[in-house]
Amino acid sequence: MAADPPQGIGLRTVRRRRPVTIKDVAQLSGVSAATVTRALQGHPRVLPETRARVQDAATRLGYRPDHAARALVTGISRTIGLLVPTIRDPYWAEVAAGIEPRAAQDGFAVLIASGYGDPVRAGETLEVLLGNRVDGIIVTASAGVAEPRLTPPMGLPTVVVGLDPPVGPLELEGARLAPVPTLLEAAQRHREGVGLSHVGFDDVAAGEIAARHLIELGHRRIAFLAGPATLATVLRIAGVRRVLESAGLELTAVTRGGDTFEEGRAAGVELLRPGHDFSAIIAFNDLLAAGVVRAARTLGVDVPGEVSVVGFDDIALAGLFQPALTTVRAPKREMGARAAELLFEHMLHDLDVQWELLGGNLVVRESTAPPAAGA
Amino acid sequence: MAADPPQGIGLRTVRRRRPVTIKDVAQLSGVSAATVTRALQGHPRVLPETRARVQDAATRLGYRPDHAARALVTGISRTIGLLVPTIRDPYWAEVAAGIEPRAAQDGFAVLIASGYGDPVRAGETLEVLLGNRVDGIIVTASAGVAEPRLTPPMGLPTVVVGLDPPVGPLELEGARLAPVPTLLEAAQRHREGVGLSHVGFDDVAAGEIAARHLIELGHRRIAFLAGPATLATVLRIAGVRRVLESAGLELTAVTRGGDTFEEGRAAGVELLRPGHDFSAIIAFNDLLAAGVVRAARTLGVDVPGEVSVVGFDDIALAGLFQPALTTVRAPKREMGARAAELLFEHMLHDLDVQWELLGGNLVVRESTAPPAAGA
DNA sequence: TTGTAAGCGTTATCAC
DNA sequence: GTGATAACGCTTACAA
Repeated sequence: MAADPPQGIGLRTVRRRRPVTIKDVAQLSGVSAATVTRALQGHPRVLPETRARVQDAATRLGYRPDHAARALVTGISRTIGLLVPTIRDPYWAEVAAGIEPRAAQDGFAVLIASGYGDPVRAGETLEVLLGNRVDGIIVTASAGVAEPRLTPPMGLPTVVVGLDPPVGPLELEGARLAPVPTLLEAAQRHREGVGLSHVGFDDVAAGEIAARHLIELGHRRIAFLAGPATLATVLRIAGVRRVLESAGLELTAVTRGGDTFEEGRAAGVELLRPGHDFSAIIAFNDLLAAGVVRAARTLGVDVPGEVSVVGFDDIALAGLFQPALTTVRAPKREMGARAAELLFEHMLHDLDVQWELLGGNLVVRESTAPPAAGA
Repeated sequence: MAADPPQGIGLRTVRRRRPVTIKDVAQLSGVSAATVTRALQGHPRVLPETRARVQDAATRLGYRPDHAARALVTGISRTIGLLVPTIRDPYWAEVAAGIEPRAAQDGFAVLIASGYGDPVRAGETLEVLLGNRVDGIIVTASAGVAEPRLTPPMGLPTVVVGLDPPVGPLELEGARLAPVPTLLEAAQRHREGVGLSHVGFDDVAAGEIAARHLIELGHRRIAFLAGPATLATVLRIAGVRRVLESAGLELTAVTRGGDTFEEGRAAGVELLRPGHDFSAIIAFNDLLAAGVVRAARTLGVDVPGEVSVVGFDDIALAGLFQPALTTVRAPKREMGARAAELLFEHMLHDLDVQWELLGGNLVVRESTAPPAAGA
């Protein structure tokens, strides 16, 4: 917490530097250091001629303002921290890809720290971010990994992207049967508990989109393959059920899945054994959906002929899989960009806590079709 | 180059901070600031009792050393910069995932900057890195994007990962026919031109591995689907040819591909039209290989029954594709970790420029098999 | 073993 | 419009 942890490389061992400073520029251009700053920063009250002379000198010397010195006096590091569970997950990589350009646009650098899927390590890397005096933090919270450690940065502008807190097994089991409004209330409670601004994917709307697509195709018996025991699963189920119920239908089944291809495949084998009574499956995400499709193929069940399958996210795989996956696309880049924007707003004005949910859009490919005649 | 570019958010608009400083800790523990530093840094000559008191005070106050201030006086930022073409590419994400933990291990943070696939933008983000006074830089150089801008950071320890400079069309065309030693010499020339330490994938060895696998299966007529016009393509071809030639064989064909699934598919359609005279294809990477397989399927050509296909890299898709792709895995994480290690060595001692090539390993899956009887 | 003081490179506050 | 000068928070000779 307080001191630096023991570290492999001692401070004094690293090579020092001796770069061009503002004084060198001042000397060469024959003005004071103060004037150099003003000239370079575009301060209004400098003679155009002086400014030109200073800029020229700066360029000639290859002067580059020292970030650390500036940060020290201004109290602003012009750096934002990004805490991700792991950058290897293409989903978060995509979100990060949305953040970085938006930050760069305002001259902010992005310091990335990885939580390694472990709350303790996440806490440590958060410390690194804070030690670097980042001006703000964006936390990507997959499966609630980083969430419990979110309290310390308080006081520092913080935005959460894709908050997805774990839910109890009861809530997950009950998701199929509990009244939809109850589910939504539970979600609201979860969000309020965090007390931080948040940019997320509108899971409820996404569930609705998936369900509506299937109903429009003529499906009436639909199963849901749940993801991990987190809020997102509950909400997508709620969205699906909302549409189903308004069509006088109900979810035929909800099965525990997971979030990997393998788990999807295993669940698919379970789900698709002879005698199942649905014509379509909505899977929590694309990887799971792909697993189900693979299981179907192995079992000789035709997709979409006998069973339609819908996923969520629209990962790169979705379009390359065979059959290509119909899915509800999550606006990952946009979520990242919006989070950065929101963070800047927080840094500038004392903005109230805000929740923004970005909608998904249906991408129809080959894994869905009208149900078979007799179904 | 010199001054800051005009930026969206003015410095003084951002909220200031007033965190706990070393003075607060000094006051609370009744010692001087100097002693606080020493106590917290593990300096040998502090009374254990004093140290304890200081540490206690620091913890109680939630003191966190200011990175900027420390960087200013020590000249060391304890931050390394990572320049990637784009973090969205799972390949580089994986490499980054290897760098970050290795850096964290020595208490270094990683500042990520994206080149956006554009040399100019890459140059700008490099400036950001340098302005942040990073202690070292790792440049991931895909298809030579960042390479031309590599000169400026000179003087700062720099390591390149996955350098892959463009080659002239002549070199690419000639790769099939030119003597292998000539190809290897050309590669050597390219590398020497850079003058920076480098961690890479051993393309030659990888090509050999792929070719050997096919030959062991009994294939004798093999085609190569080239990637972009870069050194990696030439070297993989060289590796393949080396093995082929020592078996008294030669490459049946080399076709221009690209590096996307779509390009692979298009090339596959070209390549696989009736009358082709090979029983196996080595594609420059997995995405290309997947495209070829898809083309084969569309054309009714059985993989691996009629044609075997090998890729490189072992991206996530490779295992999920159907048939699952046989490939030569690139040790992406390891490359990242090794690059970080090498960078630290450069930062500590005045290490000579070094090239390290990490070997790949064969991952046999379903896209390769012995050639059909009559082939 | 600890304290004092100087200084890292920059910006901000005054004067002029 | 420009120049001294004093911070910013920390480390480090040098003294004590």
